[in-house]
Amino acid sequence: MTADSTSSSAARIPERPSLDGLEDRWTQVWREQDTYAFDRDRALAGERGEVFSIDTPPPTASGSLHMGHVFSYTHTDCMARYKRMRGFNVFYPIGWDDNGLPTEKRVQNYYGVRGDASLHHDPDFVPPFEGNAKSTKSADEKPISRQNFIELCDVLTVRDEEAFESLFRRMGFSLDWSISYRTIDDHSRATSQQAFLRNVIRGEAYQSEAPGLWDVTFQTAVAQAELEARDYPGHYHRVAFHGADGPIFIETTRPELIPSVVALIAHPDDQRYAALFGSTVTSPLFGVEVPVLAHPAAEPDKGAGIAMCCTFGDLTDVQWWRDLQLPTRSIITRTGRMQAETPEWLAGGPGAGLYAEGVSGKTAFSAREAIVTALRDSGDLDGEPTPTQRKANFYERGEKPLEIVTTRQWYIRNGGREADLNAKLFGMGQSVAFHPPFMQARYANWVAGLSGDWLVSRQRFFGVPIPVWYPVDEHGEVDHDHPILPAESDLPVDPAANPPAGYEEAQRGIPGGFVGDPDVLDTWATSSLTPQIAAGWRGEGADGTGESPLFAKVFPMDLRPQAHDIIRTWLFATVVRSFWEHGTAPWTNAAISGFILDPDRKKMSKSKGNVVTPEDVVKEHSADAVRYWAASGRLGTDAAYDIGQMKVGRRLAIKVLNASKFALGFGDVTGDLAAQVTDPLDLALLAQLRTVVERATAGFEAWDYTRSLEATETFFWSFCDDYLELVKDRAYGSRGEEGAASARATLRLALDVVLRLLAPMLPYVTEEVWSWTHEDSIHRASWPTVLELPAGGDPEVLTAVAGALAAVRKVKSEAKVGMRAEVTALTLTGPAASHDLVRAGEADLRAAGRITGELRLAEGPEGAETVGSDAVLIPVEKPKTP
RNA sequence: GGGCGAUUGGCGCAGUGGUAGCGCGCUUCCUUGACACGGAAGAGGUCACUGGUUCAAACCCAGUAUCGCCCA
Repeated sequence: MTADSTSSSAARIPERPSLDGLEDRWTQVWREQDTYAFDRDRALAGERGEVFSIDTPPPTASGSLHMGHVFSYTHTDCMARYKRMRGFNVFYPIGWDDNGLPTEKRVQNYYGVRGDASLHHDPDFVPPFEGNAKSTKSADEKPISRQNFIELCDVLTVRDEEAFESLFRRMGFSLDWSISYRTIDDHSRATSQQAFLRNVIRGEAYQSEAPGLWDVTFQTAVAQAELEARDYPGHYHRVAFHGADGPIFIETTRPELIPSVVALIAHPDDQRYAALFGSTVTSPLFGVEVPVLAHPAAEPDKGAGIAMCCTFGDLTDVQWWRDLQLPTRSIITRTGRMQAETPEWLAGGPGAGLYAEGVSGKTAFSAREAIVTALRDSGDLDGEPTPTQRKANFYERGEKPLEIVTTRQWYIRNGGREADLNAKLFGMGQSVAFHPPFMQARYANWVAGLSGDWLVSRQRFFGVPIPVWYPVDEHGEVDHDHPILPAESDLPVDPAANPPAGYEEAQRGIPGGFVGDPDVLDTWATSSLTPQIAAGWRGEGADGTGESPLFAKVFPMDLRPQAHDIIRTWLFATVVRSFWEHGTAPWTNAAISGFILDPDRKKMSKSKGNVVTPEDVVKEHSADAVRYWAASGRLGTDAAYDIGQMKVGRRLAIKVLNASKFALGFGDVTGDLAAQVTDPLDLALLAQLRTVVERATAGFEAWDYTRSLEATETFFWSFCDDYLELVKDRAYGSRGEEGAASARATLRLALDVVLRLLAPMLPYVTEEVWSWTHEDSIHRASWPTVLELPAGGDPEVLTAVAGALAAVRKVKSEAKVGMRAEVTALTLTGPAASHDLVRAGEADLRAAGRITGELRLAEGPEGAETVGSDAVLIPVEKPKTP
């Protein structure tokens, strides 16, 4: 027990305890004493079950700090602290997700530059701006080489990470800062490349030349998981195709794609078009002959019910093209403009001239104008275009609708095209315990709705290079079918900068030589490996090869904490990689936090201007207070940003200081504390506390820290308002040494337990108070158990006496006299069963209620609360104001 | 259109079959030897709606409405 570690304390209790300065002081102590360090040696020597490992989300350091970070990281930290106190060796790393487009955009805006792969490295380069670039237009950005660009990314991300670290430390997150990584550092790049290479070698990753989603602004391919459907205004154009028996009208929002039409398609059950299936029609203006076909994806009640299939206008076109084996007639290029040369299927036709003059090289918008004008002139446009809102696919960070372009890309199989694999990955998700459980449906729905494999190539700069070269044959043609792979011991590699083994750099791009894959991996392709990166799957030696012995002690991890919006991306991708590499789910638990909404229940976002800065919030309310607010939000539930709740937390923290000062302020209490507790009221308090310990523990075990906090908090307030008031007089020694000793020992015991119950949520104030009587950190103390507290007390004694005290207070309140008013006579009417209980604590009741005269107990109905009557009160005279 | 979740006093929330709870706010009162960044008392709700099951429904079932998120 703690009695032995309790030392002389009176001198250490401050005269006026305060929250001010606690964060600076304890943050420093925790850092100096490595309070939250993972014990690597113990882990290596012990069993896997002694470790609790957490797959901490690596924040995007280039993104802004927001209350969502504070919210969800607090949830995780509460669990981490609980597990640590339960004796687990907590593996709680921190990483930074600093590769990828968010960083590129921030660097562009901050320095006023733009990456240009065609430029060479400038060793003396100085960026034109330092966070003060006035324009974010690409025309005003200075083009710089890929390498210069990456250097700027490195500089700025490190700076951004410092801001995050400062906040995270101040929030008291018990991360082990010595286990850290950046998703762009050598170890992460090597791990990412190694996992990818193994995917390639085992056939889990492959290249394919296929139609895929393409963002024309960022000039990069985009994966299904990064899509966002948005309303996009357009016009329906009713256009005639020419059949043997007259015109067939279709309605389209994209008439500029008529040159790339390959079929007309209607639903197989649609009687209007049944007779046409199998026949052909010719396209307006261009006179291309295309078949009329049936496919269930056609929507009979949309537009004319028959659609033109172009290669490619949207994902349905891709589906038709694939299912019906249609030809490819693509005209949209990667820049979003129409291809310059007149396509061969139009050459010599009636529309060749129109294409050359009105379409070639034009944007989709200009081409549409030209074609609509031509349709109007030829009489193929029926009526005028009618406005409509349609759903268009956007890259989640993009501003223009995605186009579909055929390119060569790398994919990782994820069950989007194979039923067997899909079922296995579904099962992987089932093997993870989601908190709350209904979040599992998000995973299941996503896996069930996959429509293709995971596209991992990105045509960007700041990312992990795809570690692959290709031979160039004697004719100068790139041989994509025989990629050249590096050895794992050579990772990380940059194929754009270094030649593969056996080649000279001079052979780059020449016949008989090689080319490097120009692309980088999707940022999720690296962040999907956070368990492997943090735990040293690739090893930690000089060449990094050979699994770290630690890996088996922390993987699969115990916990993946994250928000629900990225179940489809981060969570699922991590499951895919773990499945391929290890054949298992990467964790046993996934704790899903909700979002932070502003007080009007709107999602906080920059564009709405309702974002608050966490640093300011923490400064104003204190870390414990902000943590209290966060810990009041349950897993999976969106929470309102609520200053009121922080104020409640702050009050609780202050109350802990003041009540502790009082409870510990009766001089030294030594010896076997439990043996000194003899008073029935004291035993009753500790009996109640036993129940609280059980409930608080059960809360954490059920991943419901909120319930745990609530149980402890409720107890603590009644401890202050009722128990402390009742025993005050006795603890001062007014009724003998034994009674005083019993009260003092009880105060110590109760406080010692309550502080530990609160420690996961309020680390600062509990550590502060703990330090008044202990040498070690409370955060390394053991979680309390009922065995620490004496058994045998009747909790009803305190309930009954506190009820009687409330009745006394009510009498005084209704008489509008102060609580110090003396009671010279009183009748308390309550259940007969409570009378003995009240008598057991009568002396304390009389002291707290200042009852000096006769106290009668009368019988009231069973279950009714105790009420006072016939009171004779002597108010305290108010001091005269001078 | 499909899936998931929510709907309880002014606000934020708890409550998975047995007499409606907590916190904030509000009203009134009290500066009592830890705390006025405090304390005491009080007012305030037919638990979104409609049916059903049950001796008994905030809770279980069916449907409706509104809101939010995810996916088409």
